Formats: sequence, structure tokens, C-alpha cells
Amino acid sequence: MSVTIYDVAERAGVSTATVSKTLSNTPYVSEKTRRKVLQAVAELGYRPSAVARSMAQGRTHTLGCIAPNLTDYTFASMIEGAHAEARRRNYFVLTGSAEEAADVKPLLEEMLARQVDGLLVINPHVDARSEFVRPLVEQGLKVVFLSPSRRTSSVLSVSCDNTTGGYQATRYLLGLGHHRIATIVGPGNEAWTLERLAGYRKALLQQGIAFDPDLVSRGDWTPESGYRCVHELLDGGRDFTALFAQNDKMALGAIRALRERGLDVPGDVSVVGFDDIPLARYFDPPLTTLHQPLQSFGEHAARLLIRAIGEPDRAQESLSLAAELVIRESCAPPSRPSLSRR
Amino acid sequence: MSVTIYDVAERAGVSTATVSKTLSNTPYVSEKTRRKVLQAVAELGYRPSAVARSMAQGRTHTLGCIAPNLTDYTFASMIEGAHAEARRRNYFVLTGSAEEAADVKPLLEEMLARQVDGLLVINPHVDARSEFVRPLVEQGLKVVFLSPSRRTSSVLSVSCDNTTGGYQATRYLLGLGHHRIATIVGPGNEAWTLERLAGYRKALLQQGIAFDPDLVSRGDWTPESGYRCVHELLDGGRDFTALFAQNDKMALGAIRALRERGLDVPGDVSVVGFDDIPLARYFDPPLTTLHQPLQSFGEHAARLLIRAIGEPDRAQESLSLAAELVIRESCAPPSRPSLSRR
DNA sequence: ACGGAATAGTTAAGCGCTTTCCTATTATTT
DNA sequence: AAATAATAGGAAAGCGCTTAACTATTCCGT
Repeated sequence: MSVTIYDVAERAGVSTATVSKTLSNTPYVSEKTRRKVLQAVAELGYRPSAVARSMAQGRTHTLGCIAPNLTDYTFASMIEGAHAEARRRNYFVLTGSAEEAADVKPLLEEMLARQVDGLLVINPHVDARSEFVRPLVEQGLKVVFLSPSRRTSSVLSVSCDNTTGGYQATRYLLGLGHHRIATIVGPGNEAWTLERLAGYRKALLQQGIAFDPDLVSRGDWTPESGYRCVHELLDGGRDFTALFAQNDKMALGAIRALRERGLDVPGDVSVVGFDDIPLARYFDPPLTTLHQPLQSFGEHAARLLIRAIGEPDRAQESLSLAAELVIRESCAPPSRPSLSRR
Repeated sequence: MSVTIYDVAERAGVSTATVSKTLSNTPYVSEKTRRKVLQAVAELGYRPSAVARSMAQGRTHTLGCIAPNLTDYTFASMIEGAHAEARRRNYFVLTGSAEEAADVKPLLEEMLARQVDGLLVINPHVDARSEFVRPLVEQGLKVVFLSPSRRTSSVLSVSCDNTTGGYQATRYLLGLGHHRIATIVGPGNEAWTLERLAGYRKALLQQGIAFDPDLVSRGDWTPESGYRCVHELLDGGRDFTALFAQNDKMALGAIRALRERGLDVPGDVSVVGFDDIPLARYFDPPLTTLHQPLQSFGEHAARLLIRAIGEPDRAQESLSLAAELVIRESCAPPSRPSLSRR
């Protein structure tokens, strides 16, 4: 049906080995032969089968990528970065989403069945100690995590310094004069949540302000949850003049809730988000937030992974890129004295 | 290195053919043998190689999907839907992005080299008449387009009825009493733009209002462009009491620009968007927009494609799902008489 | 009890490449 | 001019599955 390497070999009057060598730029093919082969390739419209090549080489030039979903801007950006870098290096990325922890295993199985050469993991349900991943790593599969994780020498990871990010956000609010700073966090077991919260606590501590668990409200990254959290905080009588939402979507939901309660942003409550999604600058008010180079995460991750595949014995390294505070208009100095100051 | 079908066959004391048949549920394998095989599989942790299977069967159980990018919510949703449906049917989706028309060809080539069984196309630069796609379709490759396209019997497509969507948006504004309705459109050569604009014109016409090209401003789907368009419209002295932005992101940019010019939404200008992205209900004001079942598009597309692959001779069909107007708070009756009414 | 179906399992030929040996030719050195 | 090295090209053995074709066994009905 389709044209194979045999057709090309025949047409060029050489063996399939020579065709293969020509196409893979192996030395020791004369210029004359090379030309003949190339011409036959062009004439027949030959396109080597990646499947057959994978079969013969035992490498698929494919990276598996697993994320909770494909629609969240942060995941999508990292994936896009990984795709771009992979393609530049002649790899492809096979993406799959697994929202629930239980979906991870079957997805992983299928990716392995497809013989991916390495794995990119954005999923919070999976880390280096996970029961699924550990045996694979031990068997030599290269994995890079696109989430904060303890640096270990056996595993690669690329991520933003979330702790410093959380610290910067809080520090900024503190600098503006706020003392009662509420925070809306993500699901409790996710590294992103934990690190950003740690940064928040660190900034507070440094300023001599006691950490108040009542000022922490748990969301799930959705705007709905941000909205709900603010109402809960307010219904619970919590007093605060600033709010650090661990992502922009929750920040937006929070702003709406604040308005509904008659609170002006930033007049009555300052808000800072995290991620700097493209719409954040068009929010009302434009959102002050922490910009993460998401696309770069993906690019670096793919680069590191591909290198690890090529040089299996190289020491694994982890990368941590900085988040950058983008100041817009959602923050202001506190206008009313906070209760904590009496 | 990894365990193959030979290892399983040996362990179970049968031939590889029997193992293969057992695993693919071919009839005529005794219960006893089946059990032996399954046990050997379990004991060895055997995982069939999808690559070898593809090689032998000539089918990869992989769908190629090409979109302009992976981060736009609309594309990502369709892709996610396609992924989900594909996995349910034992397929995988290999995604690639090509923003520029020139990037499409190499991407397509690579996907074909990877022997995708079918193609999902979300890219506006590619349609059924495209020079890249036509020969492939003629060679029997199954393709489904996830964009509006003329129904032809040789090609599948799934999309929203964009014309009716544009019509509904405009109709709604007209019903509120608006007569001077500006519109911000997408790039001129994209089917989405064209259809939504056609719907807009149809609604106007039906109401006996002449189409005024001066009220049409061209954006590129980004919030920045929506922002710019409004300023241009206003700088050009265009008078309008309502605005139909062809997507939510441009609508958000437009709202910001309107505010900057001292215009209240919906007090002075009503705005309607298109897409109903998750954040739209949290915009200020919550955006009235057309909801598209994006995920469903992707699911249907994958389903149709897989069916077409399985039954190559079946007549191709196209699906058009309806967009639904979601009324929120960004529209109101006009408060000032529009110039056109003198 | 016998012939033909139905059932169970095996053999072996691919699928389209890559790659390791080999052999043959040409260039270089002494 | 002979020995050696460098360069060119080919033969053939896989890679790990599937599947057509075939053989062997069991089960019927008559």
C-alpha cells in the first residue's frame, strides 16, 4: 500500500541498508549514491515509518506526559512548552489526562505499553515516591516531574520556586501595611499548595506575625471555590484587609464574593493571585499576581528528559525557576485599622 | 530487557499465537489454556508492546490532532474531549500545535510518519480543500474537521452552528432595543469569524437594519485585540450602544477599554461574547455569551473518526451542535437614543 | 462406528525498518 | 609494489507482535 524502504532501494538500485544509512546521515555513503537515494525518495514520496523505526531501534522518540487535565491554563502552557521543545529535538509528546488519582495507573500503563522513552509528570497525585513510579524509575525509565518536589538525585524535576513565590506575595502585602492577611489555598496534599503556604507563613513569621489557621481557607483552584472561600471567611467573622489566593482563578472568584459583600478591591481588601494567566491583566481591577514562566518549565522539562534518555548515566538535576511579582491594581495600603492592631 | 510474548508463551507452555489469541479474546481458546496464559502474564508482568502490535497490524490506534495552540481554552477543551472519547475506545491522541499556516505541513508530515490512523483538525489554516489534506483523504486517510465547513460527503466535520450563534447574539441585543450594534470579529479568513459575522448580518437584515462595515472591527481573538478594537471604534467616532465580540477574551478586553472611555457596561454599552469560558461568569459584569459544548465537539469528532476508520466505506456525516445563549449581566436596554434613530 | 463439524492449538511468514558483520574497492604509507 | 587503512556498499538477522494456513483433537448426528 504505502511506499517502503524496499521500493526506494530498488528504484535507486541499492540495498535497503544503504537507503537507511543515507537517511540517517551515517558516514561512508558516497555523494553519488546519496543523491540517487534522495532522488528515489523524492520521486516516490517515501516517508519512513516511525513505527518500524521504533520497532527496530527500541526507541519511540516519544515522551509521555500526564497532567490532571488539558484545559487548565497552567498545565496547558507547560504541555505546550514541552511539545515545542520536544519537536525541536525530534520527539513527540503523547499527552494524557488523569484528574483522579485512580485514573493515573491505567493511563501510565497505556503509555508504557506505547513504549514512551520518558515521562513528564505534571500530576499532583504522582511523585517520585509513588508506588507506580518508583519501580519504573528503578527499571531505568526516565521521569521528570513538573511540580515542586524534594530534590533527590534519582529524579529530575522542573518547577517554580513556589515557596519564594508565596513569600513574595505575602511580603508585598505586608510591605503595604497589611497585618491581617487571609489566604485561599489549593487542595491540601498538593505540593503547590504546601509550598505557597510555607512561603506565606515564612513572610508572616519574619514580620513577627503569628500564623492564624482561621485565615486559611481551602479551595480547589476553581473560581467557584475562591468565591465560596471568601463567603465562608466572612461568614465566619474573619477580619482581614488583604487576601492571597494561590491562583488567579480563585482570586477572581474571591473578588466577586468580596464585591457582593460590599467590599471594594483594593479599597477594603487587597488581593494578590498566582500564575499570571493572560486574562489577569484584564480583570477588574487588573490583578497583582506572581508570574510563572510556565512555557519554560515545559521546555526545560522536555530538554532535561531528552538529555537523560540520551545519557542515562548522567547525574539527574533539578531546576527551579523564579516566579516574579507583577504589580497591577488589586492592592493598596489598608484603609481601615485591622482588628489585630486594636 | 523487557518481557515479550515469547517469555509468556514459554512460561505458559503454549505458542505465541495462543498467547496473542488469548489476549485479543479470539474465540477457540479453552478456558484452561486461557487461565494458564493469563497467569503467566500476571506473573511476568507482561505488557504487550503497542509498537510491535502496530507494526504487525498496520494500525497504530492513534489519532493525530492538530490545533493552532494548546493553551486556548476552546481548543484545549475540544482536545480534552477527543482524548477522553479516544481512550474509551482504546485509542490515543497525538497532539501537535501549529500556529502559523507554514507550520502545518511539517507537523502533518510527522504525524503521518507516525502512522496515525486518522486526523482531527482544529486548525483554521487547514480545510478539506487544502493542498495538504486533499491528497491524503484521497489516499484513504480519515479526517474530521473541528470547525465549521461546508458539508461535503467526502469529509467529516463537527462544530457548532456558528451562524445561528452569531444570529442569536445579535437577535438578543436587537430584542433589547439596540440598533447600533458594533462587532469585534476574528481573523478574516477563519470560518468561525465568517459564520459568526454572517449570523450577525442576518439578524440585522431581518430587523431591516443596514449592515454598516464601519461597525465591524477586526481582532485576533486575544483580549488585547478586543481592547484595541474598542479604542479604534471610539476614536473613529463610531456610535454604538451594544457590542458583539466574537469570543469572550476579546469581550473582556473590550469591556476594559469601554470603562477607560468612561462607558459603563451594560449601562452605556451592552456586551455579548462567545464561547462561555469558565471565567466568563466571574467577569465584571458577568458576561452574557454563547455557550458551546466544546468538550462534546471533541468527543463526537473522535467517535466519528474512529467509526470512519473502522468502516471506511460508510458515508461521511457532519454534525452541527447548537450554541446556547447564556444570559448574565453584561446587557441591558439602551439608555441613550442612538444616533441612527436621530 | 464413521464422516464431517466444531474446537483447540501450532507453525511460520510477515510488518518496515536498523544494524552488525562482511566483502570489495580505493587511497595511503613504507 | 606490497601491506595497511580508509571508504563504500550489501546480506541478513532481528525488533515483538498478528494472522493465515494447517494439523490435531473432540463432539455430533445418523
